[in-house]
Amino acid sequence: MATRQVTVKDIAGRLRLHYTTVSKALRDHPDISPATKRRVLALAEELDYHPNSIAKNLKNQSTHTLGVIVPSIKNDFFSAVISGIEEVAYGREFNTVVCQSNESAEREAIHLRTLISNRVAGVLVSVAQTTTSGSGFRALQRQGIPLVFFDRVYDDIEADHVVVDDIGGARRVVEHLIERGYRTIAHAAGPPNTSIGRDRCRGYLDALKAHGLDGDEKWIVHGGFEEADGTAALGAFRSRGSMPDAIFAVNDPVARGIHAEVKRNGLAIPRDVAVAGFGDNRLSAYLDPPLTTVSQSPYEIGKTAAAMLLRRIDEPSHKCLCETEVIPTQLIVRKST
Amino acid sequence: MATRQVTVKDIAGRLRLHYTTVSKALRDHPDISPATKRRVLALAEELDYHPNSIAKNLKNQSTHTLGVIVPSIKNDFFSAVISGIEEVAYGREFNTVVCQSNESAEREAIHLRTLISNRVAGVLVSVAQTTTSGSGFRALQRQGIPLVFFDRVYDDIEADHVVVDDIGGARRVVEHLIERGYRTIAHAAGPPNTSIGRDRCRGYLDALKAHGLDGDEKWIVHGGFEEADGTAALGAFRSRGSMPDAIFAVNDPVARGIHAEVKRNGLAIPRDVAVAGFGDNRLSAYLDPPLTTVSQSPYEIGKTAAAMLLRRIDEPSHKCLCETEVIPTQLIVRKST
DNA sequence: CTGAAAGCGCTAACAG
DNA sequence: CTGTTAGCGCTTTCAG
Repeated sequence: MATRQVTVKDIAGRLRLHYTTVSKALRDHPDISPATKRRVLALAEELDYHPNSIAKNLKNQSTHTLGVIVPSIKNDFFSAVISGIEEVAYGREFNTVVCQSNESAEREAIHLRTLISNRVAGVLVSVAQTTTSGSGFRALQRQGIPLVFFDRVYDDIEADHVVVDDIGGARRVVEHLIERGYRTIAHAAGPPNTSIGRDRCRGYLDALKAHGLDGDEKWIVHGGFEEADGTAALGAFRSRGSMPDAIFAVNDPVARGIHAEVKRNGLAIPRDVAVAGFGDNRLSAYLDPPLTTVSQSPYEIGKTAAAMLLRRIDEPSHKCLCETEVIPTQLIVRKST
Repeated sequence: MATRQVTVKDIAGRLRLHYTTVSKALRDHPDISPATKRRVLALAEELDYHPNSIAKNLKNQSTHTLGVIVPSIKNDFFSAVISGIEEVAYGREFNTVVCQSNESAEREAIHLRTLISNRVAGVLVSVAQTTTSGSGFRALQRQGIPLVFFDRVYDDIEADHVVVDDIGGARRVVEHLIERGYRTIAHAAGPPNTSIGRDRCRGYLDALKAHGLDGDEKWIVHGGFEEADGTAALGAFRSRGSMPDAIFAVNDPVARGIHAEVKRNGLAIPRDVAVAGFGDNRLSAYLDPPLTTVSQSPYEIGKTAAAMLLRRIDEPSHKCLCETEVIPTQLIVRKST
């Protein structure tokens, strides 16, 4: 079993060649005669040779690996983004290592450190909810490792971004609520330290303002990104006295929490309260009534982000003329509004 | 930016120490005096030193990395398994690299190769649907890299397994159908070259037999694991003349395809046809009517599989006294039956 | 076309 | 306690 793994030297020895010759032959270097190449290749196959990329990477001072950090892969959105990233990476013969932060800033930092230690060629991050310091990202950049943020951005860092049009998407869905005739529109907002939390709230306020409805602070509740936060948000609205006509939630899970809690309170959707989300999770189409939401093409986001990162890797020259790609969103109207 | 990364030598130079001394200091080796350690640590911090794990791995001839290959991470089941794996790996300071085969045997083989080349410490695989050769797995084992299969097993390979009790779970759900009074029970089966396809079919047949119902070949249709396969299966049953009372699908997506198609045909669930699945996907609870299914604790599977693998890594001695862990399943009765 | 020598960054064994 | 030497497997440069 643990028979030492085959190296270029082993195959060189058998062939009475120098091991550098073998190394060149394996990489199809023009120096080497076709005949030798054939012999080398044949023996490599026979001996079950597998090149050691660790040694190769050490020598070359580079890896063909991209690091990806997401809050959680069990989340339609992120897993679709990852697929997009992998698709692009795969086409360029890059590997991908996926890490989950579980929304913990600490784990995120640890992952960042091991990615640095493993000298990945570049990193894609969607920031954890609890991250309040950019030092891990800065460390990455000090090592000259390109960084691209997607979806959840850390603002104080100069880096490329790929985001969805959160403001526009939020504005659009709130306008839709207004058009439908709802007037008291509440917002179950995300954590204010996240870009998407802030931007979606901004879009909400913009829409109200544009239509002459004033955004009353009382109709905004800040929470996290989970179903439980939706449940809590509804409780908060109820405790503030009267219920709103409609609630726009920062994302689909929160909307789902509200959706369930509204029904649990014996109210009808959308008759008593309309509910809208953001993100178009798979599940949302299956709720009863199905959820009105905003679709953000996650697969596109992943492909775009990976492409940006690879561009940086290819041309490390460009100083930070950071770019931001905004992926458009699409309103998906269903029965909940 | 691309200022060469800091190495032990750099910090040794500044401190007028030998670089091996620094290396030891950094790893808190007992040889080194506390005073020196402090100086080294302080300067390492100041210079923003990050150990190069590539070099370390090359030297040590080992990595702290586990490879995981799954068909697709955008699948509740697999993403939960991965979380379980990561949890255990993380606790032992192992990294995890996740690869998706997209059900393609070819991609699976490529991933296997790069995992070998990267000298991962061990590999966890859930086999792609189209895999018909075990040569990639055998190559892995020839390199002395421990392998654990979970959920979808490749039979011809001697390796540890973690599977759910597919036969028992299938038998249980079919018995439930029988108890409910259904008599003509069809099975939308999986590909016969997959272990879960075969085992769930076996459980189905066992249950029928135990209750004196004969398994008529006509009520079994083989297909894949996707929603579309469910749609197709229903078409097949209809074309065979009369409809069954109840259909047990190899997994939840297939059940969902059937569920939707039944409703599209204007039939009522469960009045006209009962539908049951396997896997307890998140979505299944949200269908109308919600789907009766079998829960297989994916998080447990992941933890168990990772623990088995780590045990192999710790003690490479054990020749292949391969073990199989069977994780119990649980019947989840909902309104669709 | 093939061979020799050097070195990537780190660790382990041994000497001082 | 600190330094020396050697080497992990590979690639690169320069000679033959």
